[in-house]
Amino acid sequence: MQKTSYGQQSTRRILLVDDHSLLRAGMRALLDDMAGIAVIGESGDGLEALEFIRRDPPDAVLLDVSLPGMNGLEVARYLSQHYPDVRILILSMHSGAEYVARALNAGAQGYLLKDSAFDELAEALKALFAGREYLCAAIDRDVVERFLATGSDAISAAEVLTPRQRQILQLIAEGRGPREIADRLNVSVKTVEAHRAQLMDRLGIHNVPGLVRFAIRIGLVNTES
Amino acid sequence: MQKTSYGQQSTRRILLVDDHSLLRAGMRALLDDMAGIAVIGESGDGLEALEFIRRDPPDAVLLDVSLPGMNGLEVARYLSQHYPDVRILILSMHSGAEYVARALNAGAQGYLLKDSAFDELAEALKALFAGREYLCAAIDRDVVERFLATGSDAISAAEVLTPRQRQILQLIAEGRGPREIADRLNVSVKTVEAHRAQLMDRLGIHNVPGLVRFAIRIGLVNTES
DNA sequence: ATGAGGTATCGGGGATTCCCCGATATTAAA
DNA sequence: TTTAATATCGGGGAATCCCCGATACCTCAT
Repeated sequence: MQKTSYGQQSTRRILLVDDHSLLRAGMRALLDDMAGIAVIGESGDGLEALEFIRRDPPDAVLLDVSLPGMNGLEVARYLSQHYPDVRILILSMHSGAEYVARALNAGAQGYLLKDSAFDELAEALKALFAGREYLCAAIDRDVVERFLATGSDAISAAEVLTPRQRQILQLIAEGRGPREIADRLNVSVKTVEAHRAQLMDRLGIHNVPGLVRFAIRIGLVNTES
Repeated sequence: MQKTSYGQQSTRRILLVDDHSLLRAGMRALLDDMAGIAVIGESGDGLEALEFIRRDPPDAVLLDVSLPGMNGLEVARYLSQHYPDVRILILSMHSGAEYVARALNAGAQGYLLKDSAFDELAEALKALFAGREYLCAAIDRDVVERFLATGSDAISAAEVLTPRQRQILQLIAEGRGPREIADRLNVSVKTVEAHRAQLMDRLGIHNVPGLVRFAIRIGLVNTES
């Protein structure tokens, strides 16, 4: 750290990056009412945001994940590489551990959900400017830790699962019940249930429909099948 | 329900419905700065929104499409049926003609994209209160007209279901159990099970994962949700 | 080599859900 | 007015979900 003086400071300069102009306007209205915060610009596009930062580096960037051209995670990766002093607060709709882990891996210091409480936004900014990380309260840190530990990076959200667990997951998503799965794999129903419980823990998903949606997302099954 | 009298009026009372609390806060901040507009409430849930409206009908509802429990289009359908004086402004991320057509069919008078310009929000509200329709500038009216004329067919797979059945299906696909669904709809668990059984018969799908895949296919829920 | 940790295999047991049966009230259609 | 469809419930048994704990194996590091 060099001049990273995160002590008390006049005003923190923030850049808004989100592809929804209305949402940007809303966030700007919120932040403008916050003491010690100044929104110095906004962008609806990742590349444009990078240009802006090159011209005039802000203290923090409020970054949406889904952006046209260059998505938020790529932007974060670039920033943490070339502008390590710029704090990165990710704004996402997804609470899944794999998303959070990916964001942190990309260099974000904070992760907020779009349906976080307003107070959390202020909280997150305060934490970031104090040099701390901030994860939205609705997120299970332990599960995220496990994702980070295994170094899951790309699409490999499913990489954290063992082959056996993936197999069970697929069978569940295909609509097979525990009885049928047990017979097919020549194991006890109890074993199948144990696998299901373990992979649920690991993914942070605790109901069958959630598993099905996850399995579809990672391409383990499709909606026809 | 009183007269429509969309002439000159003191303040227009608006209800915000969106499942992202931060976005609601932002929109509220924006609308609060608008002359003649008062946000009288917000909700992150379709059913909750309906309750609110029953207690205290607003002049307009700013409605997100994707909502947990009961999605925005169903809410719009209900409102246009039972509260025709309540103006409906849809807020969506999708600019596709089929989405717009569906919204208009459901009874919306306005359709805004989340990346619309801020001015369009004011414009849309003004139009609605003047009794006119408003479509976001980025939308091709002609294409939408064509969809409306031909009576789009892609959705017809779900048309075989009753509104109640679609609602139950959505809740199931979101991962809510019978107990939770029953509580939310103020009916018996047995009723929920009956609906599930009936819609399963009708679709020829006899397991929950299959229902989830179907719900995703017809766009009732998505893999993130 | 010994112990720690992850994986795969089971069981008990209670709460919940699933899935069959039937019943009633209301409404829409024939 | 009969018929059909819809929405609402209940009984009851089978299957499941979900918590607990246990054992065996394998790897890896101390």
